[in-house]
Amino acid sequence: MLRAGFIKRLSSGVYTWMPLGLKILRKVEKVVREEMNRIGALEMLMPSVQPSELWQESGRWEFYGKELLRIKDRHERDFCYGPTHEEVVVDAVRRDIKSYKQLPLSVFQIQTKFRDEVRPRFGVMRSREFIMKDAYSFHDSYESLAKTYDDMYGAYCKIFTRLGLKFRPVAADTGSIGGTGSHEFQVLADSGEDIIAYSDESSYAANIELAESKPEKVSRDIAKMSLTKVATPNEKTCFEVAQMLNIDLKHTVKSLVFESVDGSPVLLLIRGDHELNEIKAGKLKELKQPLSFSKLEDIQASFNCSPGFIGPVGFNGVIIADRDVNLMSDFICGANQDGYHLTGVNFGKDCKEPDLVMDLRNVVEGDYTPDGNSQIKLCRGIEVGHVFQLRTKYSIPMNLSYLDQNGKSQFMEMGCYGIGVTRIIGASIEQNNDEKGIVFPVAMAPFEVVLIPVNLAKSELVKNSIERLYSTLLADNIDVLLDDRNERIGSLLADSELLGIPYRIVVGEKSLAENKVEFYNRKTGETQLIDINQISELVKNQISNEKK
RNA sequence: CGGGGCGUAGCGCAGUCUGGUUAGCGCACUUGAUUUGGGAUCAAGGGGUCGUGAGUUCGAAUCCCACCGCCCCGACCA
Repeated sequence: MLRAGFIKRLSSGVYTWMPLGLKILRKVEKVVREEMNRIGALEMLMPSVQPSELWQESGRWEFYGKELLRIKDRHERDFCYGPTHEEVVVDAVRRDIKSYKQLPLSVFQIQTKFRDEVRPRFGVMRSREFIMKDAYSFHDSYESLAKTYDDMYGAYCKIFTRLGLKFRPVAADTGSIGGTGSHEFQVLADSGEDIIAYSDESSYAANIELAESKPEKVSRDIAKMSLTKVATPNEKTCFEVAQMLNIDLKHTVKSLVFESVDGSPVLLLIRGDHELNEIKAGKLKELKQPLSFSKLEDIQASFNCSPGFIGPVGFNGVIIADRDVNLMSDFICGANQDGYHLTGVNFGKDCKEPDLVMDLRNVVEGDYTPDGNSQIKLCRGIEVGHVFQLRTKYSIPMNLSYLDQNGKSQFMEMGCYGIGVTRIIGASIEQNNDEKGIVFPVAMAPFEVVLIPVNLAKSELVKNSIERLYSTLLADNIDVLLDDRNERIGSLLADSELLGIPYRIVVGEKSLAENKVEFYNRKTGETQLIDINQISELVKNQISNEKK
């Protein structure tokens, strides 16, 4: 994008949108706006600078953390640059909407947000300042919310389809926005930062943060082995221990120590070949939030050994086991003594039963979907949209209420729905490019057609023909660019390909001799000679075909 | 927050280790000429607080210290 001159970096994670980039941005906005209008959402515009009082009300002034850019005005009053607008929209709506007769209501805006990311990267994909379409809906019942949620879901599918993206809606965690139900719209791309668990055989799809699998077994096998201590002087990880003992990683258990609310250590047990899912662990009320691993000294103090040799045997604190670990028998774990591990360990016999058993791990490829009918595959994705059922998460603390038919005050049900407008552009380029540059779909391209003259300066014929053609195309409402820069033909052609303009018309004396021009399709790479009088019609048809 | 790297012309870099005349190179830019169906060639020219500040020195882009900015990796999975 930088190379094509769409954006310029001003500061870490902050970009200027140059004229061509802005044209793309506006096209994306147009599609989003049209689909929002179609489902009856009303456009509004909220301020980007927001007073801290509202955020105190919702409780997010403390909760949101460092991503919230906080600023002070000249009177030393606290403000923030809006990372999202639940607080503001609730405030606007609660002043106006008093009766069930005014519900449901959906509003949206397309506006700049700021999130002070720890580490912005991938240009516009994870920037600190970005443009987002955020919509909010208000209801007098869950049924009404569910209906709007479905409408939004449908509108999102339409938007991403119209923009030519290969995407997948997936079940998702609600993160810092909060609420009950939620789907993400993920654009499939290897460079994506999210991992999606999905199945080819069923409609199952979920973000790995949330994805659950069906446990492999239903009950624990009978213990056959007895507890044995083995020396593992240099083997700290499960992988190293398994390798040394020449056994499957599946028979090892790794022990992770976390701080609990009162500061005492809590032991989490995960099978050696699995990974802890921090989102799932983060929901454990036994653990201190945000999640923090115990410090080295604390581990030394409570286990009398260094990390790498920890295990549940002899530990009296809280033990939380992953479902799969709970069903293991004769497993291998640390001996709580430096340089030793234990084999043939069994719950109930060698150590106490876990205090709590739950799903704590990331799903892996080959796991079964929760219904057990199909196998899970993993792929990477870029989150471009997210819809939430907020329910009363904000209405209650911020006292957003209406009078129902009986004149009684009730809290509103809320939904919120976001699309990363700027991120969509990055994601699209990620998905549609080749060695020559970008291949934009018509709906997003900065121009639909580019006109390139051969030897404009020298040839009156070319000059007259191309200018006439340019006017014709404009008159036909085609978004056309006449590239009349005094560059060599090679640069003009190469640039048009780099920019990803879907169609190109080359006008030169050679073909004009037969009254024809060259028509080139960026996506297919096909070139054909077309009569100059028919070209406008052809372009119009091509464009409306692609837009469908 | 931890680790690493970078900061020299509009952009990309060399020079820094080993201090020493006038700080170079490529691209871009300006002027002129020749060129013009796939990123031209020749000639002439302009452009620098060497990130900032303080220090060592006869002398600092170069050595020392502090600060600022940016990029990359990591942030505890034992």
